[in-house]
Amino acid sequence: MARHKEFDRDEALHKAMEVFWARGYAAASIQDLVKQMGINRQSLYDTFGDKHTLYLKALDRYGEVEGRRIFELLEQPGSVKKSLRQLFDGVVEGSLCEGQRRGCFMGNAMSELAGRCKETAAKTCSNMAAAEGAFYRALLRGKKEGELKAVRDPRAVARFLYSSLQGLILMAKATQDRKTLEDVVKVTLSVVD
Amino acid sequence: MARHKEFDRDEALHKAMEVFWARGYAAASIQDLVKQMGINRQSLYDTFGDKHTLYLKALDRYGEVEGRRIFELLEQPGSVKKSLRQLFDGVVEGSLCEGQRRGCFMGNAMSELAGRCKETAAKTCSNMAAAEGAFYRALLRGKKEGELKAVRDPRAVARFLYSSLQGLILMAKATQDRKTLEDVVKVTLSVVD
DNA sequence: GTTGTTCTGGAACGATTGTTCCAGAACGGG
DNA sequence: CCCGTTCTGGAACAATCGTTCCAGAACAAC
Repeated sequence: MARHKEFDRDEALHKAMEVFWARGYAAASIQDLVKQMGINRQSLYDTFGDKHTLYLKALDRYGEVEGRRIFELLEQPGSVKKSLRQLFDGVVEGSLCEGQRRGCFMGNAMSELAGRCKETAAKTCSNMAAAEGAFYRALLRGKKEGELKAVRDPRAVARFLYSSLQGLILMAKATQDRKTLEDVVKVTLSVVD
Repeated sequence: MARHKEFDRDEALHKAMEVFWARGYAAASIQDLVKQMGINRQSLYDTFGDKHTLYLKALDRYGEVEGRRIFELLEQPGSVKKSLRQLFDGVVEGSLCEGQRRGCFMGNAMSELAGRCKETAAKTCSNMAAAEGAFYRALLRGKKEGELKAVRDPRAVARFLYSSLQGLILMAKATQDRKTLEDVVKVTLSVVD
């Protein structure tokens, strides 16, 4: 006895994610969101709640998508070093060609809101833990397979890798100089050499 | 034949810096600025121009203050390792006690605006170069004095240190777990060991 | 004291903010 | 068909946004 939804909820949320990702929380207006999501203003409020709630849902969505990407990249069989190299090189490459450098939505959220908004802090923190976990498992596998014998404290190195990745992504927002970014990657990866 | 300024220009700019630092560009309103700076609305516009111009001036100001701090810390005679340890430990310590974690204004500016605003990109980039230079000179000194014989490419390591510092500061916004942050510092500094 | 400049507080500007209300069209199940 | 739900576009809301205008007070040089 009810009418069906005309729009795809997931697709709309994905669009919202891209808006918040590119513009941040404060600079993204409901107007922008309505236009980019391609749905009605009222539908937005009915389906996703207010702006802040929508933002948190978009952040969740990003965590799932990006988490899966990192997971798959690090879980692929073969050299762990090669996987890490792939991950970091991808950031350098991406930030050089991408027209509007959006960085990492999680990193952006930490920078803009995590200091003042507990929910954002919690979400970014748990995403950090998830990524750290992926790094950790990859390092353990590398140790077991004899590739990373030099790694003494895999938990610490995993945390370091996440922090370095965020630092690199941040730098890539300011500079487009390839050599600078490659230098950072080179030294970072030397830790697992 | 003119009336003197009633307020201290530098002091007002310093206050503006703190507002933008804590809240970011978009979330800081002129209202906030007027109140915190303790000057009149009109005086703000007459003295500093519009919001965007004021933001860039505040960013410059931060660059000077923070640049001098890092410069002095790294230029002090004695062990370079100890100076680096001091710098990174200071971040960990600071982010644990500081009530409202503001992070680094430069990092915040990169995250929020550098991808879309050329002036912000230029300013954050040149600040990055300055900090990188301070790291570079310290590393060179360490090599000359025999403390850092293992450092092969000081330019690359300097860039790495800046990126790592930003990554650490970013993580400190999301988590308050001391062990996590100390792990990052430990592995980071192992590069210059 | 007069004159000229610049300060100050407050009102006012139009635009945009996030959010809600409304009327009607579109659809599914009885 | 009809009833009930939910879609849609647009108007409307009060609040706040960045910015400008204005009238008068405060001061410096003459």
